[in-house]
Amino acid sequence: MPARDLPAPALATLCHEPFFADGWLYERKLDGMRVLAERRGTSTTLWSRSGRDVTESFPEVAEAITTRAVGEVLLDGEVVAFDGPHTSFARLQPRIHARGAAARARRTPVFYYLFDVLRADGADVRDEPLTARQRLLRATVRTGDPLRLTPHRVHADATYLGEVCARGWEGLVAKRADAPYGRGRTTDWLKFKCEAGQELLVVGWTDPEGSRRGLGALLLGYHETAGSDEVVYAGKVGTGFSERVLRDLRARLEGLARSSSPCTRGRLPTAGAHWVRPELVAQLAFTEWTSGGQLRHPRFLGLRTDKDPAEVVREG
DNA sequence: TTCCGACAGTGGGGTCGCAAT
DNA sequence: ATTGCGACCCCACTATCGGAA
Repeated sequence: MPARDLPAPALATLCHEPFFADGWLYERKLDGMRVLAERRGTSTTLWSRSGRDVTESFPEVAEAITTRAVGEVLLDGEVVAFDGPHTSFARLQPRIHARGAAARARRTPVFYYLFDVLRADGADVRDEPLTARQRLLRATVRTGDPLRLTPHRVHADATYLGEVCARGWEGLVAKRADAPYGRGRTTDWLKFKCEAGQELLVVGWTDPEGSRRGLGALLLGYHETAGSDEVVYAGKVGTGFSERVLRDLRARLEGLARSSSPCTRGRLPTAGAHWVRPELVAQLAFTEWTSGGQLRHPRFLGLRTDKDPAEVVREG
C-alpha cells in the first residue's frame, strides 16, 4: 500500500570532522532500520524510509505502539536487533525481508528506539523545536520493551566519542536543540561515525558502466600472514575516486594484468573481473568487516606508496 | 563572484523471494 | 535442487547546476 501524506523522515548529514558545542544534543547512532510509526484510530502502520509499509515485518512493534501510545501520532525511531551489547544490522536483516508467517517464525527480538515525533494529537508538530518535540514524545508514549526512548546527552566531547567507538558503537548523531524537524536531508542533524581503516592489496578491477569512466570498482585482498603467498579476497570498493583518479588507476592496472585471480581464498566475484599482480596498496575507510569477510560501506582514500605489499594483512 | 544544497548517477554487502535452469 | 536476478535494507562518493549569500 502506498504511503499517502506521509512526511519524509529527516536524514542526518555525514560529517567527517566531529565538533561539540552548546545548543546541540548527542545521541547514540544505532545500526538498524529507520521506521516511522503512524497510529490512527486503533491500529498502527510502520513505514520504511522509502514509504513502504513494513508493519508485517515488525508486528509486535506496531501492536506496542497501538497499546502504549495515545491519540493520532506519527513517531520516528530506529528498529534494531542486538548481537550482544551491539546493535546489529546483520541480525535484523532476516526480519526486514521475511513477511507474515515467515517473519513470526524467526523471532529475533527487536526493539524500537524512539527519538522524535512528527504528529501528536493529530497536529503537525514538525515546526516545534527538537527539545519541545522530545517532551511531546515522552508525554505521548509509555515506554517498555519493545519500545525504548533513545537517550541523549547535552554535553559531549572528543573523549566521549572515543569512548563510544571503543565500546563498539556505530557513532553519534548530533542534533541542533532548537531546530524544527528536517524535511529530508538536513544539516541540523549530523552523523559522526566510528570508522575503521586499513591498507589492502589491489587484486583487480571491474569494468565501468553507464557514464562511469576508467573502472567500476577495485577488487581487494590481503595476505593471510605477512610475507605469505596466500591472498584472501576482501571485497570491492567503488567510491571515493575522482574521474582523473579512475583513469590513472585503470592505466596502472592494465600494466599489472594477469589472467587468473591472485586470491587463494574467499568467495570471488563470478563475472566481469580483471585480475592483476597484487603490487599496489590502497588505503580504505569502512564501517566494519561483514560476516562474509568483506568490507561494509567501503570508500577509497588513495594509494599508499610507502607500504610493502607483502606486509598487507587484515588488522580488525 | 563564490559558495552551498539538492539531485542524479555510479559504486559497495547482505538477505529474501521468485523465476529460470 | 541450484542458480541468477531484482528489490529492498544499510550505505559511500563525485559531478553538476541553480540559487543563495
